[in-house]
Amino acid sequence: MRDKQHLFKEFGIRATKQRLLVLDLLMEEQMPISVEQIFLKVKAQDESINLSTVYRILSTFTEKGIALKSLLGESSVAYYELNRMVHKHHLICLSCHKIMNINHCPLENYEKELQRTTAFEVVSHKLEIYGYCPECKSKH
Amino acid sequence: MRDKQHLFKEFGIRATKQRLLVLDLLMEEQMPISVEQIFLKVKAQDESINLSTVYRILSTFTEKGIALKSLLGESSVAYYELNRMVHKHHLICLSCHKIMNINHCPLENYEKELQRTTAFEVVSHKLEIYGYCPECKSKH
DNA sequence: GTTAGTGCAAAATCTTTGCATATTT
DNA sequence: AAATATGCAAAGATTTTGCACTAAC
Repeated sequence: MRDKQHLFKEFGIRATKQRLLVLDLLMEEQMPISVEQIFLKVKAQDESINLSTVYRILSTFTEKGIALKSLLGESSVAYYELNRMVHKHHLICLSCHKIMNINHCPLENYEKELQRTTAFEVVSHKLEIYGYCPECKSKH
Repeated sequence: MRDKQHLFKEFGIRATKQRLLVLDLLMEEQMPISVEQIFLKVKAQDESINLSTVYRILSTFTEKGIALKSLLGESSVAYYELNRMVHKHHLICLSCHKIMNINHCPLENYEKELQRTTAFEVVSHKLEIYGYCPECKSKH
């Protein structure tokens, strides 16, 4: 508990019960999770928490670099995950919408090449791979 | 004009004035464009067109594979572009939000490898690269 | 003439904001 | 005590839908 308090202090934000709940949840989750899901899971721990608080917390976390925001698939709802400072990507199943991690990033060398050939200064990239997970594949 | 009529017929949808306007616009545009921008540009040609019609047309085009939908950056508004059947990606400038095309895709071999190592059947991927374009880079 | 598509208005969904109250420092 | 964060309710923004009317086939 002490270390989380400290983490918040480092980022210059107050250690509230609600922020601790959201942080704990993100630490448990291994995958990006939607705001709705975050809200429901946190609400199970603290009935009184409000959706707008969750939005504000996630937006603060994203600004501070504690969390990462992304938009997966065509769904237009925001997903968040803890910023583990490890560069990774996801495999997303088009059938069951399961998300799997890929730890290796195939783009490191490519970005350097791109930088040379286009004079564009590459800062980051977003890569998601879509397909069918082993279980769904066998159902087809 | 004849060929566009024919295109719509092939897809089993009617060749309406509104669809022709949206298709023409997407053919002119070299980059993904937001629904709002599409609506305004089309409205300049036909004052009476309605935003919901544009949404419906874009959604039909996407279902039929005539257009591609994507969400760029963190912005949560949908962008559309003509499906030119050429696999490509975009460079997006974090400063001026300009979008540039990359024609080469660095992931073809990687996808095959991934398929072997994860048993996930890869269908497609989404890759966008963020950074600073040459003009903005020199301003910093 | 029938079917599909459009315009309009209203609803639905997701996200943000103003303000009084409560909590943290 | 002062500053910050929360809850609630209301508003914003984006997208979708029901329905009567219109255009395409």
